[in-house]
Amino acid sequence: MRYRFTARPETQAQRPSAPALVLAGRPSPSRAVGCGACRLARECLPTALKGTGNEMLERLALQTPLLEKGATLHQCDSPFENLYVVQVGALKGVTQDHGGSEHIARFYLPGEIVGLNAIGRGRFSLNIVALETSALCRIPYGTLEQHAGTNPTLLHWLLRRISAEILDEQETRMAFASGNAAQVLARTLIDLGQRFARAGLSSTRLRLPMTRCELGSHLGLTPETMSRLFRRFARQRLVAAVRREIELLDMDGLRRLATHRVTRAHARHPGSMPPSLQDPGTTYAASRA
Amino acid sequence: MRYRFTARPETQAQRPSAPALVLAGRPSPSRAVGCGACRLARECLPTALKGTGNEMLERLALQTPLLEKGATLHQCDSPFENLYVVQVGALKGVTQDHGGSEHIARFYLPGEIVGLNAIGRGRFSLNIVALETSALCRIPYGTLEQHAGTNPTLLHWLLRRISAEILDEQETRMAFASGNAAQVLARTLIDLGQRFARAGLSSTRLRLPMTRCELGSHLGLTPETMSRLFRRFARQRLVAAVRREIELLDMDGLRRLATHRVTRAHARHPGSMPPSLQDPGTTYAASRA
DNA sequence: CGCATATTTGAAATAGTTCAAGTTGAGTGG
DNA sequence: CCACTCAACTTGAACTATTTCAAATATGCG
Repeated sequence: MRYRFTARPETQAQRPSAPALVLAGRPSPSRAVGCGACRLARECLPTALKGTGNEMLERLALQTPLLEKGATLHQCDSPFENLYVVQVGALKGVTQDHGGSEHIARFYLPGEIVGLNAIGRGRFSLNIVALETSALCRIPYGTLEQHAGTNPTLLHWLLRRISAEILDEQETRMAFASGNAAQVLARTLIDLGQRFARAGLSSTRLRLPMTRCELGSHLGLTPETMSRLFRRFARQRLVAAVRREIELLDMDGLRRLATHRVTRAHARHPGSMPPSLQDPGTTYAASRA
Repeated sequence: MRYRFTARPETQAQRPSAPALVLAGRPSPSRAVGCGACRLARECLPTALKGTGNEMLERLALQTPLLEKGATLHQCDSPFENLYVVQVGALKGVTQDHGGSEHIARFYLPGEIVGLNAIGRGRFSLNIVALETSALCRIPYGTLEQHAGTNPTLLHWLLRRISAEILDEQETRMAFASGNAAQVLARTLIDLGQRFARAGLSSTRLRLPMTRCELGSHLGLTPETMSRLFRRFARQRLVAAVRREIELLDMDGLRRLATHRVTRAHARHPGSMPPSLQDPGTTYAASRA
């Protein structure tokens, strides 16, 4: 039993995106999300649309059929007519660089909105594919814009929401553009935690909806590097991971790693990395039975 | 005289962002932008705000004093009250990762809008600094949002404009996240050309408003790497560059370089790079006098 | 002219990729 | 329940792009 905890995979089939991390001897602390997809869907909609200040948005939202894992919500260049709010599950936005190679532009987690980047062009610019069986609700965009014209609160919410998306993209980019692979991964894990937290789930115990490979594709790293980094993080007790169930054990450590500058490319002043952040490289064996 | 063309720096003092590339024997082809900053400012405003479909936006826009090179338009976290449209010049948006290191999140070129990413938080999230003396116009955001509530055309334009910004950020991120340094730089040069073109300037003859260092900071590359890449591109006749004046000589070559996948991290199928894209490494001496 | 900032260059170090096998785990059909 | 299969993940060794370090050289500006 590696990394001193056991996986109980049978608990996950029924709960697409519940934080069903099952570390040995550590039952999920507070939030026991003991519900199926149906109940979660009902609960998540208000969460996802919270902050509108009125119920206009909820009234505009329409239920859509469940999207099966692997199913495509929209192809790249298909006309944009609706925004979608993820209620349960997760999706990926994939570009197809001509040549067959694919690159994951972003993930859509519960509470997040698919399509905000399509308003400008009037077409989707990514293939949107479900990473797991997902429940979405649909908001006809034409109607939304119309209502925004007569409802200042809704307008204000919409503009803020779209703008926030710009900031998110920008921050994601910053997270990728500086530092080494370990820093990028640390930042990404923290970010994923925060995004789950926004949806009311735990920020430190996550069930990743994507494979390591997909995460790597998003980060611009190879699967091999992802694997090595996860192992290293586990050695350093920053993260415990069994397949897609991960727990962020040492948030301070992760944050230090995420922010401390290492290379000159990203810092004018050559800083020294505290020894605590260096890979011990020796504790691995000790950490096993 | 390296790279077989001469620089005439004296032509640039009066024209902050005009494409004043002066390669020997190659006068700027069409668009002779023979005007000072003043006239450019008058000409650029309509260009920058073109597409609103009505004159509401132009009426909302207020002139602001010239921003001197190096001057800060807004600090990070200062309250957001206005959008700014760049008319002449260029700015950079800088994050300050605690620790003194700085990272350039994005550049703002003529016609582009500063502050779209601040609507959501109500505060700027970057230090906005002029790269060169710049003329901006100011659009009070509260007023804009108010007018958007009563003017569907303006509303539509605003939403599309903000959404387009998301897409831009996303595409920029994609450009950085995959491929090697040469590809990232090639993509960036093409992108800069397109952005200048949007402002009515040449897409192949540019006067970069930023230093190599700053470009490197934006791309997550060291100045040394930038220097080597520019030299290599010049050897390969992809680009001619004298300091900040650059000409994209071989757009097809650049595009091929930008899109052809090289590494497996960013492509499932191991592709072979055509010989034409490989660095000859031998023609450098020949290309000099 | 002379400083300060940018840029260039080379050599050594290193992080991450590539290649080539494994290993593990979930799903399937007997 | 078992083997079989496929995909995801892991591991190691070689390779290479990029960073780092250390100077040297331009360039712009007062």
